[in-house]
Amino acid sequence: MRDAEIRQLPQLIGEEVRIRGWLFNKRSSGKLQFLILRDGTGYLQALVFKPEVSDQVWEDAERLGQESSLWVVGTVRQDTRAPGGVELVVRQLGIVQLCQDFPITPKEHGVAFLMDHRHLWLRSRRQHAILRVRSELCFAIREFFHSRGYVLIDSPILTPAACEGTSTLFETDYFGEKAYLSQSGQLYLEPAAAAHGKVYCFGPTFRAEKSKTRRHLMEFWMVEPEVAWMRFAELLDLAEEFVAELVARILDRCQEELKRLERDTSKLEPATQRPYPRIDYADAVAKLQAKGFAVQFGDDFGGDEETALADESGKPVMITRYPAHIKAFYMEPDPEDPSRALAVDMIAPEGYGEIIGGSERIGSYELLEQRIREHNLPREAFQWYLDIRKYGAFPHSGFGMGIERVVAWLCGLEHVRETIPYPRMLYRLYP
RNA sequence: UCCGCAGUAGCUCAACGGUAGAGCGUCCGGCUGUUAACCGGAGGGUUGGGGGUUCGAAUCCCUCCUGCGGAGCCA
Repeated sequence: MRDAEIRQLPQLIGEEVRIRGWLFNKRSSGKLQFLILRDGTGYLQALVFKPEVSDQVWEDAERLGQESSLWVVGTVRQDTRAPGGVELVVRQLGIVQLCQDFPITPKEHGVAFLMDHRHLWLRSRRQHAILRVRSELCFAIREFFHSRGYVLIDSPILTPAACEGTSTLFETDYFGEKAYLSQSGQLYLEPAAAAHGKVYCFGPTFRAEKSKTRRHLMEFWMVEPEVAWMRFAELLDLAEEFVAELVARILDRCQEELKRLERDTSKLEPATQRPYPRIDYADAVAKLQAKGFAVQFGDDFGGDEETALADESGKPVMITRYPAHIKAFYMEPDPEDPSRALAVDMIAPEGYGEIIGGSERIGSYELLEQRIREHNLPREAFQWYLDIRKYGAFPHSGFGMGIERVVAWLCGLEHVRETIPYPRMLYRLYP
């Protein structure tokens, strides 16, 4: 007799094994009890047949409430009537803890109730599948960069000043000084690019904006590559190659999860094929105006406008060369038109919005200094950042990708709150 | 911050001015192949808080609280 994980059982037909897990559901029919167990690797129908077990085992099985923790010993058997085609014929059963009144029953629940019980909600099939996709995506991201020679540079979470000077930051006390939770690792990555060439950071970021939409969290994860000597055109290629490979990877490795989430994967297939449409900001404005949107040249796009632009091809769309004044202070001006920035946003299809924002960075000390002044940023706080243009300035580019929006897109979710184990939302900090 | 919508049994909802109900969960009973099993029975409520209108309020009005959706901003 050996311990086994549920996912291994199709390879263990006829063997006697012990499975440890939790009671997911139970059905009974006279002298038969069907215990549905979960152990994190899968779901198993365990059959308890009264004539073949001791009275103790039978009674213990009867007492089990939903989510009781237990172990069972029995023989693995193939049976077409069992979900998954494999079941366990129970011989012995041990209760580890008898659970009563588990709040999340196999029926439907409201969002507020589920969010209050997020720590228990994680056990449900759907949440389990989503977080597996997230895990696979994060691994694929690290593999993508690592295999291409990028060095992982962890940027700080506690920072002395605003990175971009725009978003509202969470403020905290740092031994009598003010400190802020990082809203981006990018500025800290640029010096590291001068040290290592190709670098990336991957960690949590924080925005204190009182945003209340299905695309926003107060705490979210962002991966940000930064590459020395990379120009804008190459940055577009990198972003495209990155997303195409990630989508292909998830389609390949998360088939079971996407099926459980009832994701129509045919809608993701186009994104594995390069190139993606690239639309100049000016053309995007014209397209939107032709569709009846009230945008003017110089405006930033709202959610509806983004959706309209991305829905044409079924692929992510890259909008390029935004007006400089609606973009961050550190973005390199377009040499053909300095009023525009060498900036790109990648918009995911199906209304999932902006998943990537990136740019070539300003190389000139004087220009950067001027931009810091124009944005009313505290110059002293940015001296270290200016130093990068003083001691061996170099062209470089990078982008940031929001993990939760990508997971929401890949899984076909209504809201990003399900894509992170413990979402931090406006007015919700529990559990 | 602004604009909508909603708070009724543990959960999801119905009743919309006249005795507060159902399904699920729970408990008890039945069933040798169930698939969110099924069948029978039982228990379960100051209708989010406060105030008002009315003979009478879950229902209409005011207010506060909580949640949800959207906008702005962004990933």
